[in-house]
Amino acid sequence: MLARSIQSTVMRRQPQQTRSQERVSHILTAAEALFIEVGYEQTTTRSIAARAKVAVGTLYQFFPDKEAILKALATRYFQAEYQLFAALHTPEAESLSLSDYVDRVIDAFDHFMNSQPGYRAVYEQLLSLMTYSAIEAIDDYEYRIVDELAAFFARLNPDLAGEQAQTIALVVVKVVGDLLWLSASQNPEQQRSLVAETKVLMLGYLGQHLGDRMGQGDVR
Amino acid sequence: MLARSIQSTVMRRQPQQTRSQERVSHILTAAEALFIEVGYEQTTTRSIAARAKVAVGTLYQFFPDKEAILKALATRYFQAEYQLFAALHTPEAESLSLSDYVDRVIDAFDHFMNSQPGYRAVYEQLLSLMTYSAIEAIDDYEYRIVDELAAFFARLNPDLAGEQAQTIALVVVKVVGDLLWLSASQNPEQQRSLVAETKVLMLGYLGQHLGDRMGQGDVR
Amino acid sequence: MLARSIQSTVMRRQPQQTRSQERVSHILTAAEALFIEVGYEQTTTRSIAARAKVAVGTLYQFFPDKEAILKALATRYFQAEYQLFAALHTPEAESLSLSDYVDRVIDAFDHFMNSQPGYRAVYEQLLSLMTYSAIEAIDDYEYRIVDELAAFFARLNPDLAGEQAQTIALVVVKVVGDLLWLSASQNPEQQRSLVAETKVLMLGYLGQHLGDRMGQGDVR
Amino acid sequence: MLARSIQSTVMRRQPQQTRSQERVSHILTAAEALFIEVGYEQTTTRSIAARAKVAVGTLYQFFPDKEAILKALATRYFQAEYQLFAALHTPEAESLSLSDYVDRVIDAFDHFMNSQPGYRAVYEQLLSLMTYSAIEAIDDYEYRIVDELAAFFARLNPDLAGEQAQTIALVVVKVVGDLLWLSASQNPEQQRSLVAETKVLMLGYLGQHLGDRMGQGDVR
DNA sequence: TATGAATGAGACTTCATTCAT
DNA sequence: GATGAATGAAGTCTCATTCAT
Repeated sequence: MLARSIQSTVMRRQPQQTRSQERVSHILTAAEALFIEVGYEQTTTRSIAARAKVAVGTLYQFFPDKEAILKALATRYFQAEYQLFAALHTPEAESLSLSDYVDRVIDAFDHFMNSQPGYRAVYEQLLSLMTYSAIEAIDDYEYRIVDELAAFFARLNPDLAGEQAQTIALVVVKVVGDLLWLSASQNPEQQRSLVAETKVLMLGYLGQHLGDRMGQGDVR
Repeated sequence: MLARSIQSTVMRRQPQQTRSQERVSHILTAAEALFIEVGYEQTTTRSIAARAKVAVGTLYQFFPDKEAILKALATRYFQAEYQLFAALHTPEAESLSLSDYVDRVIDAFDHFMNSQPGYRAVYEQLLSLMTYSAIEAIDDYEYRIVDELAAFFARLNPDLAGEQAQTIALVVVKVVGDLLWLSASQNPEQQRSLVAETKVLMLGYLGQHLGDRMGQGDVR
Repeated sequence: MLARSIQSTVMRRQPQQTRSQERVSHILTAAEALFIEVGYEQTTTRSIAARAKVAVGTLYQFFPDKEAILKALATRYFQAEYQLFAALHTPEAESLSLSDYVDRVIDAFDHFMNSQPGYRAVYEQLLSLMTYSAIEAIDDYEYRIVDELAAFFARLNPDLAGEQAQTIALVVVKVVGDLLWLSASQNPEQQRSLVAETKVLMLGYLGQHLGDRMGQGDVR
Repeated sequence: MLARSIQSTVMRRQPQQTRSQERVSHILTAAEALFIEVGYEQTTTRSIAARAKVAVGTLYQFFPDKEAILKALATRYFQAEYQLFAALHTPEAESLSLSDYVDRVIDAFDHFMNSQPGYRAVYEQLLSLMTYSAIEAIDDYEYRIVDELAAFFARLNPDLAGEQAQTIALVVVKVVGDLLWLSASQNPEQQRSLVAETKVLMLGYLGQHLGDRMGQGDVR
């Protein structure tokens, strides 16, 4: 508290990361690495604390229990994923050709997947720890992506009934997620093939549902 | 013969007598139920034994450790899955129309998924316990499905290079598996929609790769 | 039972070892080997039964529990040891020179120790399982050796009070036993040195207590 | 410094603080008592913890496993024994009469044996848990005693070849150890007799090897 | 009488969490 | 707020012993 008031007096701007925020960040980073390396169950709170160079007690000052760390990581991923999704689905995106749209989206998520290696480890652990509805309770980014994607599709093809757009969006999100996750564990060549096939798959599927409704922007 | 090879890999003692075979079956059933309900890690060997109405010691007479139970279940699923696959890919299947082929395969696997509720829980746990190559070591049914499906596609369209057929087969196996798994956890109506969409997805994808090479039986 | 009556009818002599006696013997031999190899606690009743080529249940028909096997082995050793002792302490032994007496006794027990490798493993386990008095209860061969040796010494030197002869005999039994046991685990050369030193030690000790009271039979 | 080397070999965590050192001491004392009372194998880690009034977890914070507790106790004994030995074999000891030397040494070790009742229980268990060379690895105090005693003898009687002095020293260490251990379990009168006989035995033995090479201080 | 599958108490050890310093 | 020693419930697995066949 004293430190704080000194800072606010002396420093011009409150640092973005206060000491505590840094600590939390260190803990999450340490946990992420360990969850990937040895799995959630095999990761001990001690080992997280040790890797984050804090005492276990400190860890428990920020997180009520081990599961909370998992949830916090999940939220971090979901947010990032949603932000990526949102950035790709601005109004302008609607004027892209289907082929360009698919290219952009899949390349972007392919990159995301490879830069967030802990995503799946965390997501899968979350699934086995709690029901799907409990996961929604944590945060609803996942749902928002499906919802907004459904709306995006419905705008392109108004014939799609609400329900149907939802299902299509769910299929797209699931399939792209799974294939990119699969590709992330392959050798570079196989990875490229899988990403290419994912595009073929999506192009065919969305072609059937959206037809030539998308803009002819810059067809390949 | 198949049963024998499972046991020699995974089990401690061959259940020679009917009584014992029943016990093993009870143990596996109990384990399956618990893995689904609370997850593999949360399931204790005591609870499996209790549910199977045997003593823990009995359980350990058949399985060297907890992981072996998981492997035995996995083998059971993989075998069943392979047998289903093989039954659907007899030479006669090649003369079906693409639409009929997709219908049959997806309906069959949809039914399989719903009748084997533990499949995914087991498979996912297996993935987090061991490397993919270690899973192959348990048995290679998974690989065989991808390989034989690739060969099936290559017979229909000889233009598909070996590598490409493999990738396509992998995509099909993965995507169908994931979507049907997803559908299994939905309400009946959503389930039907998802299964229908899965067919649309596959029809579009295989249509691109196989064209009209399949029999013209009763094209839609 | 049928087999028995046939035998008694057909065979001239009842075989020294009936089927059961052979089984007991096999079990004891198996147990002895395992106690030496891995120790008493590490030896399981199953492993004993397996090595003896009988079922565990059969083992329990002859021995009420694991400890009883240990006791039976101990009795076997103690008897053999006592018989060796007795054979060396006939009336004629009293007319040997001290040097010859010591030579004979130590060489004989040295040979015994090397031919009964399980003796100590069993004896030491016995000590840690029960009190010394409980061991006496099992059998009193050990005591008889000390007692008879004391009497032997007292006959040679009547000046030795009863108590003192007992103590001397105890010292001799203990020291010879321990040094020969130690020598048994050494390389051949060290073994010879230790046996030689044991003789020097005993010769000096008994010389002090028995003086030249022993016969001059065939001095070296 | 000595204490440190024990711990770094055997213990998990250095007890930094007085509080912790006391805890370790309590644990060792509790273990010692139980090893004597019921034997090493029969002693459970829970019972040690309970007797030491700590939680099992605390015990495992200092010792990686049950065996480590045994080793720590052994090291404690070996150190104390070596220190006693060293204190008795200063240069001045060489000028004592043989009789005085034997008196001092045996009285000192007799006292040691009675004040360290767990010594043998621990030592014997150690022997059955590991090879002799593995015990050396724990610490080499035992060997040092034999070596230094051999050197002591060789200084008094340079005629003793290196090998022979070693064997004599080994015999002395073994025999004195065994007889005093035996005496420790006898009633007071028998105990006195055994100690007296041990002196007679050693005096006779060393007289033969060292003759009158020792100082004539106050020969009996 | 022989068998060996079944039993289940109990051993060792781990680790999420607390709380005195 | 930070620390990390202490806690003890709970997990996996073993093995002496029993008893139905």
